[in-house]
Amino acid sequence: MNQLHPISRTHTHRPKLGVASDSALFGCPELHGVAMPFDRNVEIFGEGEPAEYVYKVLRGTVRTYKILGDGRRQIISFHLAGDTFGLDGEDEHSCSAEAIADSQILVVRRATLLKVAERDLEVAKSLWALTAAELKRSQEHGLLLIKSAQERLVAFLLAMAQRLSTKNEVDLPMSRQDIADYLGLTIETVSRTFTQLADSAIIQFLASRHIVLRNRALLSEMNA
Amino acid sequence: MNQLHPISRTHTHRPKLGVASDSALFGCPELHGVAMPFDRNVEIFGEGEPAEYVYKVLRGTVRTYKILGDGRRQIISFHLAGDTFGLDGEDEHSCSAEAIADSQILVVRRATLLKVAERDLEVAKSLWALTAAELKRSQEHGLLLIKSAQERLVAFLLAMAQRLSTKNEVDLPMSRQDIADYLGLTIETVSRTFTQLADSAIIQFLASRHIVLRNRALLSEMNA
DNA sequence: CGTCTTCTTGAGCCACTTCAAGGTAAGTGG
DNA sequence: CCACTTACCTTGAAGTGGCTCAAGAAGACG
Repeated sequence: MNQLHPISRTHTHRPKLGVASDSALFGCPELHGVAMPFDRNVEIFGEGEPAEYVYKVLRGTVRTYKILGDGRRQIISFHLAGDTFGLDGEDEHSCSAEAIADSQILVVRRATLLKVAERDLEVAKSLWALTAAELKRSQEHGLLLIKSAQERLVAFLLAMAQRLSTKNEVDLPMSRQDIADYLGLTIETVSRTFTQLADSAIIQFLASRHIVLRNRALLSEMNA
Repeated sequence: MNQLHPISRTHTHRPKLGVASDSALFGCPELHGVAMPFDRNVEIFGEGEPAEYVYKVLRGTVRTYKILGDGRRQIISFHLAGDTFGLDGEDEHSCSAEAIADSQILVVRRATLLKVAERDLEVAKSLWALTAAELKRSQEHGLLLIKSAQERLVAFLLAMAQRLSTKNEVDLPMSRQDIADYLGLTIETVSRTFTQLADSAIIQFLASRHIVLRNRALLSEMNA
């Protein structure tokens, strides 16, 4: 945990529209973060805790979420390799974060970051840009939640395919329950809708989490 | 439109949690914005347009929204007197904005703001803080959309009451259709749910948009 | 091989939508 | 001031998409 970790860019698959560049942040040698391992289902931070660090996924996947009074869970977003997270909330986190799979996370002290940002304009811009990108993502997530189950799942599949694959093949890192909690559906509806798409030969299952997009044009059309 | 306009704070009713202070932005004499009138239902900016200005509501109300391919409209947020908007998207707007009622809007060139932010740390911080506040709001809006119709409407009522009234009385500036598009419901469901709440003596109608919160404790409880 | 987790499938139900009609309020011109 | 128009809101009846409850299948792992 005290070991310095060079920033690997080999695993970063950002969408073309993912404007926010964080190179000024984590690329700055002065901001030597520390790479930490987090096992599957281990909490990285909790809602309401002081926001002491900013994080970047080096390997693995992270979910950020909120829990409602009656126990329902809403997943805010999935963070893949290359993604930055932890910029929610000014001084305390507005959501919780957990590793979905065994992950390697780069950790940087927020206070250090802010100090550097006061001198370095590029760092300040990056911090703002990352927050703005997250806002855009959040608004698009909101749009998802007014669509039908099928539309939600199609949009989800296309987004995931764009983020973590160049081919028409996706290897989802998250469970059906995670997908359900992200899309505001039940696990049963997610499963059934997947089956429907497979029956229509629009997608094909190599394994329950390993999916081939057989008709991407049609999928995109369904995503209108 | 060329007339300088002093910033009125008398009409600003921000919630206690509305952290982002914009005094550094619009309070700065150097950033003399221009007050412009916008009539009801007039567009202020459209999705995809270059984000040339940043706006602040002096009087009236504004809705920001997105339109889906099939015509469905999702309202992203309502901006009341004192609220800032237009910070969506880096260089082009990710949503459209319209005045809900006849409004007075303070308009500041984004480029000017960015230039000042390069020298003035407080302005830079304010810009970031406003974006962060909008992110938080957007995430909470996402939470709304997984709840039941009654829960959504209750949450909406409480939020509006907190934002634009000190008493247990709210005068909603928006139509039922606006509320429906904000909450992801149909106008009929919104109307029926309002009627149910009134029948349960939890709220009372003085006029269709003028509502008394008769049992705020119960409302808060329903909002868990 | 057995156990635990994850995923799928079925049957019935319910909250919300859809479609349709009527009521209410505000504005406009005569 | 009143008839007419238009926008907004409410209510009813029927339909349905997704949820709930329940059971079993398919993987993952020791």
